[in-house]
Amino acid sequence: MKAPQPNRYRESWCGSLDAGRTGEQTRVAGWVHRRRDHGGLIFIDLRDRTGLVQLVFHPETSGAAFALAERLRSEHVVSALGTVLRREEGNVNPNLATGEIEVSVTELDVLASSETPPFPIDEDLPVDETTRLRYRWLDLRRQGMRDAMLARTLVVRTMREVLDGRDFLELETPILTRSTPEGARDFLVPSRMNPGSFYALPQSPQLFKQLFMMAGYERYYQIARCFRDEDLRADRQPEFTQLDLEMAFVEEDDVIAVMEAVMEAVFAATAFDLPPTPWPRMGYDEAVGRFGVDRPDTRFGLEIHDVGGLLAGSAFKVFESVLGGGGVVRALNAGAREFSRSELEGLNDVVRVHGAKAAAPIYVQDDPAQPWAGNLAKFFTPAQMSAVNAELEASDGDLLLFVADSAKVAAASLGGLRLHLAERLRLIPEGRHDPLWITGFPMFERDESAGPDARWAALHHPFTAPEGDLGDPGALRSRAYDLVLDGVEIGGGSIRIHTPEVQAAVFEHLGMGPEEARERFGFLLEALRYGAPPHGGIAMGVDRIVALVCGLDSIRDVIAFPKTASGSDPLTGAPAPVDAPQLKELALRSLAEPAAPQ
RNA sequence: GGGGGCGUAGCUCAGUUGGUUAGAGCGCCGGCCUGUCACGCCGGAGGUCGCGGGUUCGAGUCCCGUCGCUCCCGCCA
Repeated sequence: MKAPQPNRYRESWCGSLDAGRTGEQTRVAGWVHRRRDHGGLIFIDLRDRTGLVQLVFHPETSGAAFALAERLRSEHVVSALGTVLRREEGNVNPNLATGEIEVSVTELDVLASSETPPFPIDEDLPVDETTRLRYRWLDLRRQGMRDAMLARTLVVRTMREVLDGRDFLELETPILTRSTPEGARDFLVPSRMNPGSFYALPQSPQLFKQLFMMAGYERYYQIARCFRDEDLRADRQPEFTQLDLEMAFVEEDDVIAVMEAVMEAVFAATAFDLPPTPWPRMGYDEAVGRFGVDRPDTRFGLEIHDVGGLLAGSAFKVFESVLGGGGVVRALNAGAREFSRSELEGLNDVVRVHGAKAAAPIYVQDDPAQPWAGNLAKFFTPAQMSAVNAELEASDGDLLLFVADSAKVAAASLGGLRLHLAERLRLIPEGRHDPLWITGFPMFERDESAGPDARWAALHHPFTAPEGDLGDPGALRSRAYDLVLDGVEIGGGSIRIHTPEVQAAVFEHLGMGPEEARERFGFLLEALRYGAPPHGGIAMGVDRIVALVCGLDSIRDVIAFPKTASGSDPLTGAPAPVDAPQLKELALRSLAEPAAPQ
């Protein structure tokens, strides 16, 4: 950090002092991190944003400051004037960046005292998350949160630098906007001046950034706050931040190239080691087939294989009825693992979460006449078993796990099982990171269980450009792309529809008649009639990216003031009931009893 | 909406088969201490065992309900 502008409180950052400053008189300011009182000699570790420095108080040289130092406690705020002294041999602390020196204090100003903090600030041990959020300003003082906030700044700053260098305009879009159901539930804001009407908080700036393209601004980006009123997860908050960008006159490769440049710089800036660009791409079908999910973690094997064809016609009724009913039989090779009966039973629980009934285990043995051990072996011919062993590259002692179900359930189940096993067996190589673009998504999907006439739903969003025969929605692909890093979806985007005809056709497939389309998206359809350039863009999840580069599992740890899993904020008490007059002014009436205070 | 885990001192946790006065480390308070850096030594305070109900001679422990936190499924383009 640059040296601070000297003033009455501070001339130097704590963390900036080193042996080169020996003999200098300087002033530092910050919080009492730790105190070591030896009676006739007091040490204070003083902390500011840049780090720690040891202050030492001698009765002879410190005088009045020594007396003040005796009263210092954790988190008191002080400004100290003193001399930078090189520590004697043997007193050097190699664990401290400033451990070669200390500041011998001659003058001390106690600027503020502090109550005893409810949890330790001077160590980064786990503390109950509600308590941390209740006292978030103290939690943010701790090293882990400070590191995360610095990483966050670095990530966003780097994004801006790269995009500014490529002539992007940084433009804002409204927070109070119109509900445009794109999938997620909207947060609504009642309009006082229009009783009964509501604004919606944006789920993304999607339509506005497309309008920027139609306005001819060519290249737009924004560090955008987005809102979705859905249930929370470790990687999902009701409000989150994304790098949102859009470009005119581009195709997939153009957007991907820009984002690779941005992300390569972001990861370099945060010392997160990734393979060089261009990053690999994989089709959606392949990802779901081999890994069970559309955001595969490719850092380890345990790939999924379809073995239904190899096992068809067996005497095993379970598999036969699934295959006969249009389902699949898929398997993965867990390798040579000794699992106990109860451990294997535990694997069933893993797949049941995703709707499968069980993960059938088979142990491979080195016997051509009987390639599988166990009680399932009797249902299959040696040829079938050998063929499956070959498909899964299985050898003596390997554990094979089978799931027979609908394609969707089998993929999700084995995908989940794969991640479970990788974590449990520690299969993910330390320090390896795999970026991967996923392309070739289906344009639409529908709930097959709801019958053949079920309505189509957009897999991405309804403004994504389709590829293929518009008359055959089931076979249509979208020109969308997601960026996956280590099994985490960190961003996604697409080439957009830029003609009113195609947009109308897509709305129709979604069951939206011309009337409804005009009501909800009339301004977009109209804008498309006034010369819309081909365009596309992408949005990257800033919170997830920061969590990844910090090695954290929860985005709450990289958001300064996040919500709990129930969407509340223990710090402010939000959300909270409002007064009747406030409701009345908004022409609202509450049907719910306000939650009783705890 | 559903499933799992957790809730005991300010913090992190232990608490046996239901049994007498609920413990530890850290922190906090007081005293001592001139080279510590997780300072040390001596002493002390600190508890609605989340909340409510039930079973029992007796509940931190068992049962029911409820609240909160957390992870996951659904949901989230």
